[in-house]
Amino acid sequence: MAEILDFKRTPEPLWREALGRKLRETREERGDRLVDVADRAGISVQYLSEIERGRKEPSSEMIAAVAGALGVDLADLLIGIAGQVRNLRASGHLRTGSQFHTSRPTGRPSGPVAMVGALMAA
Amino acid sequence: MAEILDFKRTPEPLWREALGRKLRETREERGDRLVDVADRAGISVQYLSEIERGRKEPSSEMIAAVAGALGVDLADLLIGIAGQVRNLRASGHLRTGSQFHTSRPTGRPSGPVAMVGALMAA
DNA sequence: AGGGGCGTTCTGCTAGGAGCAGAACGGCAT
DNA sequence: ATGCCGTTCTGCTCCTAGCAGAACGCCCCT
Repeated sequence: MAEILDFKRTPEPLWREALGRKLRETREERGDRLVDVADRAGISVQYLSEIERGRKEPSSEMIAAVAGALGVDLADLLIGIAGQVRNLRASGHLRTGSQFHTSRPTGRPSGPVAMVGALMAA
Repeated sequence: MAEILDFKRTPEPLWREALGRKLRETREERGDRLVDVADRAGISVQYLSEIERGRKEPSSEMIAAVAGALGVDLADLLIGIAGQVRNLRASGHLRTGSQFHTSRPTGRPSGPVAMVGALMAA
């Protein structure tokens, strides 16, 4: 029965999740630590950690700051994130690492149950 | 003299601006009105308008809802946005339409003046 | 001229989350 | 044991996401 009410499902990976994954990947490729990037970007280390794990929704300015601190420009970053999206979707959307919290910040849950229109559009 | 203190400059287009531009472009290509997309996405029309103009910072769920309502998937959207970014940067970052408010929502202006680290990293 | 569709913008409002500091915890080395 | 690194918890403030309602400007009708 549960699946009838199972309209909480997020079939696609979320923006912030793919973003976080890509940021972490980029940082690790560079061999930087959280504190390195956080300092250069001028943000706190806990917050950067949360961004990388897809738990917080960073503002555009934050994204620019972190991208800058990583030495990548926004356009390239976005391409990389697009790759992440496909790849998260392909792998069932929660693999690679080990976490599984199905995402958290709903933002303001007042408005859109979303996707309902998407189905009609498809 | 002014240019010495001109460290408020955003050399790169911001994420939300490129996102908004691409969303509008996609909607117009489809011949949809704001209200059409807003209804399908389950969000208010004024808010969608603000998103498209790069004035508000939509959550990941919002982005997914709007993208869904436009019939595009996140990965493709991101590629398109990457294009917008390059294009905005190339054209001086404020052309095409006619608006010119140099962006607004600073988010929480407590932390990062940003970019300072980016320069060091470059 | 009047009206109607479309987008923008203003006011006002609530609730929730961005973003920080401080500290404590669990690996994984050494 | 000690130290580095990332994670996570608590707690806090201020901001803004996101809505409703309405008014305004435009352009196209006729």
